[in-house]
Amino acid sequence: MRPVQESDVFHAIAHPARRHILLQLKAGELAAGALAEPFDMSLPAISQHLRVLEEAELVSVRREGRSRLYRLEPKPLREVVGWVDEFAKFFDERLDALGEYLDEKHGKRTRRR
Amino acid sequence: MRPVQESDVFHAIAHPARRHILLQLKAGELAAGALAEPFDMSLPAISQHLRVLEEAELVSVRREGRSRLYRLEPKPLREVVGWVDEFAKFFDERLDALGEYLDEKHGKRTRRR
DNA sequence: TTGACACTTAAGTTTTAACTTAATAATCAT
DNA sequence: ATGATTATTAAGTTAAAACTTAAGTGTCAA
Repeated sequence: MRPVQESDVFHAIAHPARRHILLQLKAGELAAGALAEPFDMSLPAISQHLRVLEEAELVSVRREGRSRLYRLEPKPLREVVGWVDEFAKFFDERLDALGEYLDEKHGKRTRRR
Repeated sequence: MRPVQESDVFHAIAHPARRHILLQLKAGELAAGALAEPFDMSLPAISQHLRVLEEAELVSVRREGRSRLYRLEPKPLREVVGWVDEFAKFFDERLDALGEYLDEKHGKRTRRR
């Protein structure tokens, strides 16, 4: 099918590092360096992840001295919410039966009374 | 960071074809062939996408004659819901101001009164 | 104006993903 | 048994993603 485009929100949140960055930004604006700290990854790598997030418009940046402060832009996440919401009724309807089915399938045998 | 593993739900829903397959399965069980039809893609390609969805436990399969019927398994989508819900409060708090900011940024100038 | 700081951009490598065609497997109908 | 149907698995190609190190760009402080 069509190639996954860079600006795709679903693609942007597919990577755990990028998801973690977004979580960090819940606390407020943060500099690139601060965002990079929890990761065992080079600064350029983080910079590139930030670029992906920026292109997906999940973050915005502003300069502050020599730092760049990143800010969370939650709007595009609505697309994700909208998509998963399509499945909302299935969470209610089938989930209990489903739970048992999956347990069975994976050999976590259900205690019989 | 750690490589994106195959079983990751976020990775599974990152591809538009896979998202579309899941939507198709909302209607009920469907054979691989039926699922493949809307796509301009070879059958093996779809089969591989189905494998990714299966590994993420977003679908289950059963044989029915020579068909394989795929069924939606919504459970793992809870992880996605859980994650985006972390940002719920930002949708309420900042979204109006944000909307204007983004419009400005992209030159969709706001009508001034 | 020089040097340290906080980054980004460039360039190149390695890994993973996404396809293709060809071959194989299971089921069914004759 | 043979052949058609429905699909998967194998094998190989191409493209995209995720990193690395090295070089470059502003900003600040002395």
